[in-house]
Amino acid sequence: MSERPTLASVAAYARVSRQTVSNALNAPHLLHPDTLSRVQQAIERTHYRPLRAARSLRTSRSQLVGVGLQPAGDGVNGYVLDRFLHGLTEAAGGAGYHVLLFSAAGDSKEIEAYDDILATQNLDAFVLTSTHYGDRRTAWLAERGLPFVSFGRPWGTAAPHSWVDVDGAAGTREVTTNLLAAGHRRIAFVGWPDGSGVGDDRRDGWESAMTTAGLPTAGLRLQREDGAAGGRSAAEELLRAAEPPTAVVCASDSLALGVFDLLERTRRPADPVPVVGFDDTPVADALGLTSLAQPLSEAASECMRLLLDLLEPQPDTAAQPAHVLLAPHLVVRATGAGPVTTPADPATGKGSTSMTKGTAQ
Amino acid sequence: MSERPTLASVAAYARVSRQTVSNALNAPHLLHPDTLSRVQQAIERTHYRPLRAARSLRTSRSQLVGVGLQPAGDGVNGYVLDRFLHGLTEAAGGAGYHVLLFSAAGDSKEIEAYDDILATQNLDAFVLTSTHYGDRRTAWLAERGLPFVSFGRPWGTAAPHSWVDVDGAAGTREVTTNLLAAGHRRIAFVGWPDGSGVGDDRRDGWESAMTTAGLPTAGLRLQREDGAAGGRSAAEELLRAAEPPTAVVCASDSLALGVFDLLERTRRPADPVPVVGFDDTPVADALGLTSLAQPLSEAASECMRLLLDLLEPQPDTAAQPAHVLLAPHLVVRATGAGPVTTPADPATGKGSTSMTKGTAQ
DNA sequence: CACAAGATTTGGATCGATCAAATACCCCGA
DNA sequence: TCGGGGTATTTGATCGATCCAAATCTTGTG
Repeated sequence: MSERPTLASVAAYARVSRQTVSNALNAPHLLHPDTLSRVQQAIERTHYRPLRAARSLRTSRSQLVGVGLQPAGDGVNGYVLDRFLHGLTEAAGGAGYHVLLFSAAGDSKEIEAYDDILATQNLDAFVLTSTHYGDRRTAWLAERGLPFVSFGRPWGTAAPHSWVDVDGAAGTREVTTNLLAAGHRRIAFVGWPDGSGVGDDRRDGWESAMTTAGLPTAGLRLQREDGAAGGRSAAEELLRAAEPPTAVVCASDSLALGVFDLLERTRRPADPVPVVGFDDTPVADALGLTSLAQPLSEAASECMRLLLDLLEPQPDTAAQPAHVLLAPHLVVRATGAGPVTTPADPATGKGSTSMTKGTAQ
Repeated sequence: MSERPTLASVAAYARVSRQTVSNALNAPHLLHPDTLSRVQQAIERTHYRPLRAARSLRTSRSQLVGVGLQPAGDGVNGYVLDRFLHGLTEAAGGAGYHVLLFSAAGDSKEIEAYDDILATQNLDAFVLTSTHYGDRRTAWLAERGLPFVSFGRPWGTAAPHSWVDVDGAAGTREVTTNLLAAGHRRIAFVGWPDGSGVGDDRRDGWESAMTTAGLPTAGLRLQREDGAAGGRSAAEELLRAAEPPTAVVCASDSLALGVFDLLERTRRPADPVPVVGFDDTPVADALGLTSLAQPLSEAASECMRLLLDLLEPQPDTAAQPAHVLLAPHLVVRATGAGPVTTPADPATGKGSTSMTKGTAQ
């Protein structure tokens, strides 16, 4: 029935020129108040919305943010990224942007994908995930002056770009400190093999809490590939020790699950060993594992905020690359760590600032 | 340094008109072979790629497919949809399309989002997920003649649109049949409350296998809200029966986890009760639960295929709405169902056509 | 009352592609 | 030689917005 309204049709309706309508939307301060309200009314009545494609053609901006997806994301890490993606979609929507997906397996493929997509689309910016040592994407984007923000620190390189990340070390330090306060002394850490950035970071938090408390870490730190199998194998090794640990902090929920599972099958149920995971995945929820949750929607909105700083610099805001480091929060469940379960001494660990109970998010 | 090549610049380079270059890309059969190859060479040399925004402005097609995301997707169901999304992104990329995300909580919000996005973007089509009884989205889209495909059947309404779905009943029927062949007689089903389409479908498969085998289902069918807690409570109830079941089929991995967990804590480990979940989530993998996996990347490519039938109808293909129903496949793990674990009689259940071992996908 | 400075508004060109119609070219039969 | 019927290629208009420069209207001032 009714044709899509255009700038011209609205202009005719309001008895002004196209440019005036355009200004009503993009530079209202240029219009006389009376004209402005008349045009706004016309826009309202006709339900006019500018067509992105046309605007994009002229301005070479698209209000689109590109995000590369790993095609076969591994289950657990995939969970975190997918939740982040949901948050990002929402945050972008709030700012008038949309998320454009493309798939890319591995750095070089992702760079090819950037190249490909930039050749045909006017993407305004990119959001990177899963940064790692030797990441080539950031340099590539930076060289070309393309705006981007990464969810994940630039491990290794001191790249001067904006990023948002979650402070894994702070999380493990906090939970370890809680356990210490609850009387635990032999607290193990089951993490990934060295060199993974994220994993090293999470391990550091545990280590610093232990050494700060003047406790030894020798023999308490195990490294396994991610997965329940790794966790079980680590737990076996821990049990073989002369004095097994009384609590275990893990770099992931999968490891935590494995550790928990094996301990539970082996130990007498009388003296539960708190096991703490990371990422608060559905696995943790289902099994009632305590876990450190990343504030993913917050991370996503921070990413979007930093992007907007780059894309639409405000006069008062410095358009410098900025960094945001968010603290994870502890989700305490049945197999609790911290104030809930105590090994012997019921000294209540003082509640941490960012602690929630029950199902996260 | 170098400006982006345009149709005009390539045309100048190849000493032909713009239109000829355009034809080389969109209607090569119109060109003289010599001209064609000359133009193609020019395109190659200049790395020319047509700008989507410009093309879109003229043709009002964008090569974009819209997908609405539930902002706070619940963990497990979220897993399935996210994997589907990854697959869709990849499938779309293969066909020269991209996925555009927008967030929408609930049907009416999603419809608003359609309206909003269509007012400003030239989306070519939508892909819907999580269809359910009383879904208002399909009718809305159909009324407006917008091309779309849903991942999920139109429950309740016999809407004449294209869809792709996974045959849950076939999956539970198959696994139940396997268990029967392995000698089980009392096979329970733990599902969701009636009325959820997907859940009813999964239950039907179990039920039909049981009644086909002439076995009673009374007292063997339990309904619980999704989640491990529901599973545990169901398992408790099952154990209270005079003759507890020897195997349990569940509507989801969360339920299966709960059932498995409680059974394992309660029963003597000598006579394991096979527990089967659905969706093959990381939970199942981590715990070694047998589960029915949805072929999500296949579902995604089928969606894309149906979309392409709608968007770029081939002369030989009828552009009728089409339906695709894919069979899930059984991923057998330690707590196996079917041929692996037998209750007493080692009658080997004949291998199902679509059975894989170990970690899926 | 004329005139410059500033505030508003306008018309035309433009972004980069495709559409539609016009033109150039070619072979063949009347 | 002229015209018909293809085939091959080019020209000009157009999609719907913004950019730019110029036109018009206000207002204050000498």
